[in-house]
Amino acid sequence: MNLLERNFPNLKSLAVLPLKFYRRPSKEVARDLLGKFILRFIDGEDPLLARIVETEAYEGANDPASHAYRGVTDRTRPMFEQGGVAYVYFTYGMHHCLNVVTGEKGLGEAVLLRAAEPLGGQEVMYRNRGLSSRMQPRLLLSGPGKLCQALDVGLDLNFHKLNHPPLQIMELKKGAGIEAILATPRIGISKAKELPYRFCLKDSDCLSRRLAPSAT
DNA sequence: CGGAAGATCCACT
DNA sequence: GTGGATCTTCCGA
Repeated sequence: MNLLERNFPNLKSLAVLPLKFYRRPSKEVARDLLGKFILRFIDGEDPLLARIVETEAYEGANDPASHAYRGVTDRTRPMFEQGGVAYVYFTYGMHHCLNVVTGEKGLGEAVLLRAAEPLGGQEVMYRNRGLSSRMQPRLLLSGPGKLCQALDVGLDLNFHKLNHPPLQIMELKKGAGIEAILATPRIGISKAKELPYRFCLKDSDCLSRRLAPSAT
């Protein structure tokens, strides 16, 4: 029995999300990705599994906060693919961020995966993050840069279709209860700050930032 | 071709 | 809460 099976015995009850799931507006996909599962395969390691707890929607030409706002460039080309592929970018000179492209080809919409809860392969995540395994598991994936570091997501996964290895997003075969979802403003941007395009699982303690106390 | 900003994270006060 | 690390991207001149 490997780490994954020990920590998440229900793996067999997971099914790959069909690409059709992503071919909708980013705001809908961002909300619906909460509670879904990231499954990451790395050669020679146990599979990594995490549950998505925080996302942000970015639109195309109409969203000044979106990388796609200025149109197609070398960096943003993946965003303009048909929904269902990964858009990975490098930022602040040291971090990667993982997005899921949504909508139809040419729109430039995507959803940023901001935080997740580790469910399997934590040993590998601790190692990738350079953290002692005595540290809190919540430190592993609670931010878009941390998530990529822990899951070893880099530019090699740019354009990767998310319905097959080595990186795929899964759902429960038989819909289990989903926790309360909260919409709040996006983080770390200066434009269109007021739009509630960030979605969180309300009761998660693995978010990149605490929710306001008023959000009860 | 220069410069500023950036969908971040960490250490420090 | 603030500032530094670090470097790519994009815009304006």
